[in-house]
Formats: sequence, structure tokens, C-alpha cells
Amino acid sequence: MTASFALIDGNSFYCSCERVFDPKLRHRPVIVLSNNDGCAVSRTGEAKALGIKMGAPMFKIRDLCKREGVIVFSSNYALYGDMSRRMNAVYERFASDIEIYSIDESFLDLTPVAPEHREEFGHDLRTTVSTWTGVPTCVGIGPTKTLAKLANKIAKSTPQLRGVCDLTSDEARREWLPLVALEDIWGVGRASQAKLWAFGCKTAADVAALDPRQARQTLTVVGERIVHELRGRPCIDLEAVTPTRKGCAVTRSFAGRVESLEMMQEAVAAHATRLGEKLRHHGLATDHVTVFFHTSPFDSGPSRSVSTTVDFPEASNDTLVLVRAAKWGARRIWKSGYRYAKAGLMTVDLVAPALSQRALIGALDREKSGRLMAALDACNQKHGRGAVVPAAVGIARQQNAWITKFDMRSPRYTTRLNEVLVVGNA
DNA sequence: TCTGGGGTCCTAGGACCC
DNA sequence: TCTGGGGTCCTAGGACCC
Repeated sequence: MTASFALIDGNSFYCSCERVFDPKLRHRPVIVLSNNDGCAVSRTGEAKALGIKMGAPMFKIRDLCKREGVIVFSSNYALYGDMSRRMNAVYERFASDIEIYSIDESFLDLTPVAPEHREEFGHDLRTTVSTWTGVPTCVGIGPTKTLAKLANKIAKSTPQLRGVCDLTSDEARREWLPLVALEDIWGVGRASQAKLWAFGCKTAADVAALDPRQARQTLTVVGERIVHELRGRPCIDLEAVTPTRKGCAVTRSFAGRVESLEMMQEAVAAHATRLGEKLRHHGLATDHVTVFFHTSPFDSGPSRSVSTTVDFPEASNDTLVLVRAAKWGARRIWKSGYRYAKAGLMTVDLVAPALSQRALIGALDREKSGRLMAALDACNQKHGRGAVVPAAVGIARQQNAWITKFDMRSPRYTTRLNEVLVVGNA
């Protein structure tokens, strides 16, 4: 049986989630901002038509938004994550193997569906998702994941396809690939684009026609895979089971600038708290954490970028251990006289706590730590993230310069009882 | 005043070993 | 003038993704 994949994703996903809960947003230009209300990361068609580019900094488009009546939201990840889960629950009914590729994209294994029924399958799928969740989608179908992604791009930009593009047949690929620009190929970024251009490639059809060995020479194995995949020969499998993650990071820009060690330590302590939550949520631990902070490349003052790695005697995911390490690391690399714009914590080489090497001396009381962390997580789950934090995070100063901005966030309609929609008068 | 955050994979090159 | 030949492992950095 020849392999077949479908890629389904939400149209202007974050904006569409906002629209589900506020019909007044329909047919209006809407954008959703990145963390810290920095840049536009999701735009409806109406907003794109006004010339708002992906990643446009808010301070540069503020006037335009005001003038044109663009509705602006901060990111509401609790809402988008929950909508994403609902959409995937729908996909589960349509395919036995699915790969959740990102918050708004999933691959479905379409191999069992007969080729002549695949397009119809795509239409059924997006109609059901729209009816059950309210989110509009597009579906791309092809014999490889790269072609399914490509088909999805075509479906997005070609209204007469009504949201579904099927590149199963050779004829369909001969028709469409010459119309797809290099930048729309999955895995081809700016650098590869320039190299392909030098080879005379202008479209996906040109890339498919390249000699795979030549592609490997200039673009490594990644390039060779792309050529094969564009020709319909699968090199990238569906990953139905999510692989264990390899690293974990918590990094944030500050709403203002941080100029004191005390405030920097509060910021990294807050990041350490979040890192602990993430590690425990994934059932993982680490025996080191890298602390970094730097000034902004956009500021005119003196610039500085530093990092340090703090090792633990044994792997841990205890918030208190992480907070201590973060503060210690921050002090070690601290230097005054700079206006720091961003700080973060990163770890790699995550391990399952049970498998990790135990330290012989100075070992933590694991059972005690586990119970305390479980209680902490349960409490924050019930009362909202940040309800209980280590004292080092500095509750009294939480409104300070390092805090991240979310000034225009919509209610968390689906995950907070006190924020659900209320119909009629109270 | 204000420019996101969090991942993965690949390669080159150095350190080290026999 | 001559100055081995591989292996492996680790790290930093590039490229790309959403």
C-alpha cells in the first residue's frame, strides 16, 4: 500500500480561537500578539489585507491598528491549547494514526483511505471540525509529509479548492508544483532558498527535478530528503507517539528593563518555578540548568550577553532546587551598569527521575520533595498558576519591571470557571 | 516607551584514545 | 626533509520549524 498523509491546520489559528467565543469579531481585522505584547503572531485575512506582516512589532503598527479598527489580543495560551485538544479529539475519529505536529497542525495517516475518496475525506474532516469546534481549517493531502504540507499551502491560497488540496496523483503534482515558490517548501528557509536560487531553482517543481546527490552536497541530507519527498518518495515517517522531549527552557523578555541583581534574581526565580512545573508535568528531571540574560539588540546603551551552567549533585525537578540554582547562577554572572532586556533558563539532557544517578553525598530527600511539589502543583492547578510560589519569587514585587505584559488577553473561556461566557443577564 | 518563545536536527571541528 | 591513521564523543553554531 502506498503511503498517504493529510496535514490539517487551523486558519489564522489564534485569531480563529478568539472568534469562536466572540462572533462580533467575524469579518473584522483581528490580530494576536506574542508574549509581552511584542509582535503580531496571528492575523486574520482582513488584518493581512491591511498590510500587517507576520512578526510586525506592535509599536510600529499601533497607529494603523487604531486607524483601521483592528482588534488586538494578547496571547491566551490556555484557550488555544484547549481548542487544540478539542480539534485533535475530532481527528482521532477520522484516523487511527495521528501526529500532533504543533498547536494548530496535525498529520493524519490516510493510507487506509482509497485514493479516489481522499479529497472527499478532507472535506468531511474540515466540515466536522468547523461544526464541532468552530475553527476553520485547511487540509493538504499527499504521498509524503512534505507534499501534504505543500498541498495545505495551496489549499490556503486557492479559495476555489474550498480548503482541500489533494496531491496524490502525478497529474495533480505536475499541475501544482510549478506554481509553488521555494519559500513555501517545508524545510526550505532563507539560507537554503539562496542556494537553490543559485542552482536555477525557482519553484517546487525545479527542486523536485534536482539530482538528489547534488542537493545533498549543498543542503546536506536535509536537502536530499526534500527532493525525494517532493518526488513522492517518503523519507519522513509519521510520529504517532510523541518522542520524549530532549530539552526544556523558560525564557522571557521583560516588559521594562532590569538593572539590579535583586530584580534579576526574582525574575530567574520565577522562571525556575515555571521550569519546575514543566519538568514535573512531563515527568522529567535534569542535573543542570543554564542561566542567561542579555541586553536588547535594539537598545543603544552598552550590550552584554552572558550565561552560566549550574550543576546539581543529582537530577531533580524540585522547584526549590531550581530556584536556588537560578539565583546562584544569576549572581555569579551579574554585572551592574547594563539595562537587561531578557533572561532565561535552559536545560538539556532531560532524564526520567527514576533512572537518574543518585548522589552519594548530600542527596535530597526525594520522597519529601516529591510530596511537596505534588502539593504545590495541585494547589496551582486548582487556583491558577502562580497562586503558590516560593518566597524567592517576591510576591510583593510581582508588578515590577520584569513581569511579562498581557494587557489585552481575552478570558480563558474553556479552562477557568470564573471566565466562562455568560449568556443573558446575571 | 514599546521588536516573542520554545523546540529539533545537522555539521564541523576539537579533544581524546589506541 | 620529515612530522600516522583512524575511531568516538562532545560542543558550538547554523538552519529551520511553528
